[in-house]
Amino acid sequence: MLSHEEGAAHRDRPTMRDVAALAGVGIKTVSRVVNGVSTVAPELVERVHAAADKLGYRPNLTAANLRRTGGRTDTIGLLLEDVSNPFSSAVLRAVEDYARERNVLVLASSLDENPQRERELIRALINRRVDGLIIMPAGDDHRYVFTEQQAGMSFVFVDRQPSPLLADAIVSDNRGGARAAVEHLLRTRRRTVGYFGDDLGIQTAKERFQGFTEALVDAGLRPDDELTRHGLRTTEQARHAARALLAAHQPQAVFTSQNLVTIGVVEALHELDLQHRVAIVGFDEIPFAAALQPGITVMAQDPVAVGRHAAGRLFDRMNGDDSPPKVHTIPTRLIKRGSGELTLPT
Amino acid sequence: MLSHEEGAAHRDRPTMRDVAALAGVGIKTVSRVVNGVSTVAPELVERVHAAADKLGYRPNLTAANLRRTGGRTDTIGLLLEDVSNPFSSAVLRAVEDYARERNVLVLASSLDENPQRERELIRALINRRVDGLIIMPAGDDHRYVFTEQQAGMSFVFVDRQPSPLLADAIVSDNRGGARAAVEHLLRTRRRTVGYFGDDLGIQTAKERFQGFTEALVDAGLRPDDELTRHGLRTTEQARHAARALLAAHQPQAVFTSQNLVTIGVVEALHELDLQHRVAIVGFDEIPFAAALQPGITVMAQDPVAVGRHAAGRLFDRMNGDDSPPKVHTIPTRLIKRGSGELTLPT
DNA sequence: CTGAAAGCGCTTACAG
DNA sequence: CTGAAAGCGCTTACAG
Repeated sequence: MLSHEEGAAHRDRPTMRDVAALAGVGIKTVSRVVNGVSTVAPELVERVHAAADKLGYRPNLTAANLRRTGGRTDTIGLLLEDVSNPFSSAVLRAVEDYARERNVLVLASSLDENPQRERELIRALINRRVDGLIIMPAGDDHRYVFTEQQAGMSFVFVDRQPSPLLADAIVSDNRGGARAAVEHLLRTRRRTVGYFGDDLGIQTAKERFQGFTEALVDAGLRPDDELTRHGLRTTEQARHAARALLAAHQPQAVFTSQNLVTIGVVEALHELDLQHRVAIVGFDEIPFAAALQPGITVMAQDPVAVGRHAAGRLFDRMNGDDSPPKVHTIPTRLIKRGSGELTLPT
Repeated sequence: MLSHEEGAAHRDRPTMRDVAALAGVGIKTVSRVVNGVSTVAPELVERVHAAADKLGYRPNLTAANLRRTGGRTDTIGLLLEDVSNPFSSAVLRAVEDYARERNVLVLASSLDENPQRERELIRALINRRVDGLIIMPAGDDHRYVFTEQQAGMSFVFVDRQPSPLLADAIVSDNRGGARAAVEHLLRTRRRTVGYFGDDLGIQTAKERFQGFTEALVDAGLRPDDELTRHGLRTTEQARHAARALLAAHQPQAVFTSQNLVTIGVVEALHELDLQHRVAIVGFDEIPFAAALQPGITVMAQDPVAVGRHAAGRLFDRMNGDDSPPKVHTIPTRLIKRGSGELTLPT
């Protein structure tokens, strides 16, 4: 057995050469057996398998790919907002399932809305020669995509699109969904609608606020700055903002632009015992929405569809599809559970 | 520029040779610059950087590691029950954060309690030469660990331990936590306690049921088969089981052994309007527990601590620590929110 | 300070 | 059907 350094990560791991020596064949015959090439004499196949088992041989995929034509690593990169966020982790799971059927593994990382981290991680993934990248982007500058595409890297964006459109993007219908959610709220003849949302610098937050505004304008209303809070990033921030706003001005209804914000605002409504008076529809599904009283009406996204479509596009691109980049919009779905259908006290 | 096959994943990507040629230096000088070795003339450093930028050069980390002493890939594998489950994804996030500080990326996959998938994925990860593996195991047969450890692979188990103990394990205090949870329930002088839990074949479910039983026995009670349901894997299964059981026999209190089960049982309690009569404590934290009425008392695990400790042990092992494997138990914490402290109607 | 040669573990291209 | 030589993109070990 070839001897490496002491304490090395893979010290003394047997190589094809070791297997070949023990089986009494050439290294190329071991290679054929390992790769399942059929033109090897059955007796040699047997001997190679015996030797490999005895030594605990494991083929080194990274070495194989170095010379192999096309040079795939059978690994893709997936950059998410936060792998522990329900939306992100559902996307991850869908991508993983699609990739696994094709014997591809997923390197997943969290960006936390940090553009610098986006660049560092993309570089780290490219240096490891992943076969493709799916990105829920934190930054706005995606010029690097162009250079890397030239070098053969495939990209697909999820949740937000790069601008200008340099790569495929799979996004939720943020504007249309938000608009439909607010239209739904207005159907109960409520006229004052509060808004709690994430940082407007985030593309999805901006689109959802646009949809919110459009629905109000269509109804002859307009957003009231006193009933509007942007920049909410956590449940706690949302809860505090909602407590303050609800105590000062009491809107008849509330629209929230993402899951963590919805949770915080709902908590505040319960703390102030307003949950049966102030209607609410949240964008994005939240856990436990049905167990609350009233149940929380949401405009649900479909993260599994987002992930599956993204993986599908990425694998198409990896397999040579070079049609112009397109944006694929995944519809959202209103789930009525009570909080958005409260009847106005007369 | 070296020319590869058409349609290759990394077609025409420039190599060190290309950079060296353009900069008019030897390949080794490029290597020195790329790796930040300081003994290079400033002028050459400049020329190499200029050439690399112009060509869009990206060092190939997998090729570098092939020859590099120790041969690390700066990648670890993490096998979880399901990356989209809140507990698993919190562990993933903690591992990711620990790894990132050390410039290591994480290959994450879901096992879905499938032992065959565990073996396949471990093989796939070893073939990619990850530097170490963190495993939330699905199977019970971990003999492969021994062979692979001999070959230099580092292992750490999370959530469940291998048996016999071949590798470090970071686990929650399942038995003690469950026991304390039930003791807490019994403090309100309730005497009949139902149990809803996962498949008893799962180590953690078994330990939690043990803790449940111990608490009852200590109080001079014993588990009642009619009030006990095992094998619940999803929220829906738990909800249906709870509806049926609560309609037939009405226990004064209920203990649930994991988060999805807790959610289903709580939903059933609300549907039957029993949430203020039947006390409940769930093992593992659930989202929104505070917004419900009553709030849901839980025995919370600490997935972030589990992940952080696991990553810490793994990196110690990867750095040569060869002390005997140990089990590290992470304490659980009772969070009182109302459902576990209901006073008995007199 | 710099670079030519050998090698990492495998596959390709080729000859027998 | 089988294997020796060359090469993948880098680093190591060495000589200048």
